[in-house]
Amino acid sequence: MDDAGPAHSGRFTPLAAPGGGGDAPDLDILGDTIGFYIRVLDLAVSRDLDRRLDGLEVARGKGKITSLLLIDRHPGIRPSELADRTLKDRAQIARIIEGFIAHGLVERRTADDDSRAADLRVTAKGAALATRVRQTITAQDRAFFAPLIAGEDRQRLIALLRRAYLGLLAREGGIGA
Amino acid sequence: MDDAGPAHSGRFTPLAAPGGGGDAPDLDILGDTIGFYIRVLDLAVSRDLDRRLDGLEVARGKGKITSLLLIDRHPGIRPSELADRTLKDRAQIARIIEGFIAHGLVERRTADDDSRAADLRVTAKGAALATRVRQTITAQDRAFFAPLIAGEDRQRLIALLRRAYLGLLAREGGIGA
DNA sequence: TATTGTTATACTCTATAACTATA
DNA sequence: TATAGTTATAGAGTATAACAATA
Repeated sequence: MDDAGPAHSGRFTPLAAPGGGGDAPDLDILGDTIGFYIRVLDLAVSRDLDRRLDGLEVARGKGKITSLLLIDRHPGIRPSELADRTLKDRAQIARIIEGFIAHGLVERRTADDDSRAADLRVTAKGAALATRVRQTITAQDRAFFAPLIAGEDRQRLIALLRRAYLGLLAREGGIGA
Repeated sequence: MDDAGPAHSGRFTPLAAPGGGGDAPDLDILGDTIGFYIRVLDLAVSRDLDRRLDGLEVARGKGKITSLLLIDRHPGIRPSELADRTLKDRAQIARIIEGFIAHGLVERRTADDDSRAADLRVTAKGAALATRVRQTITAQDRAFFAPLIAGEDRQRLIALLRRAYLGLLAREGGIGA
């Protein structure tokens, strides 16, 4: 409160250096919650991903990507299963699939064992796109987070996030048990 | 592949128990990326938060919450500074502020030292709401994540996320450093 | 000429309800 | 009656461009 000249506007106490001693002053607002960081990081990483996927036919919006990759990885997957995995509702999934089909990325048939259910699989075009998307995302994720967290810490972060995600699926989707 | 009867649809390999040995089979899709978990967790935690904030005047959508809390915590903050902190653009911030003012939560004056700039502060009503929102969010975050990650692991996760967030602010906003 | 803030537009995501067809 | 999928609507977030006022 006495030195450390203002770096940006002079109105905020400057943030402490990440490696430094004290906490960042502004984080007392919601800094003891996981959700706060999740929300801000999601905004930043998804925005950056949108840019790097630009022109790839599933570009705008992060919502469709996981669905395409899941269909690619699990031929015959059903819409309701997609909804479970992605934590979206069936209505959303239906429109996403409609978009995939309109772009010639996915095919839909009636399931053999249940006339109500649909059977989804990627086309050759969809498979090619899925491969490119997967490569792009993997590269983007590394490039985006590398300057922020690296080495062992990166692995620890992934492990912790994965545990939370798995707990979430078990709780919300009833998958796996 | 031989036992572990299908719990949901029978089409997926069941997920491994979070504490168990192997990785969850489906996570090889994007499981080595931080962004994948961030995106899914954000969807789930924000959806849950929306429900718990229902009726609180900033209910729908997570976008306004941090802005209100920042104005509450930093009287006199300017829109451009809000944009930096929340990683949103100025146009968005302008509409959010407009909404706050329309609801009598925030007041806006012209800044003393710069006629272009605005000077934001919460009203008594806005301050009261900010307090309630902060309490609600803190409680929600604990309730939501407690079953998923607890104790030391929770603290480690927060520390890692915070480090990434601070790095992000330094990189994108030009704040601090 | 650059910056602060605003307005306007278009697209995407999300929630919700209602509907069909099958089981 | 319950489930799988679809359709439709409304509200909210985001990106982008264009603009006025001031520095």
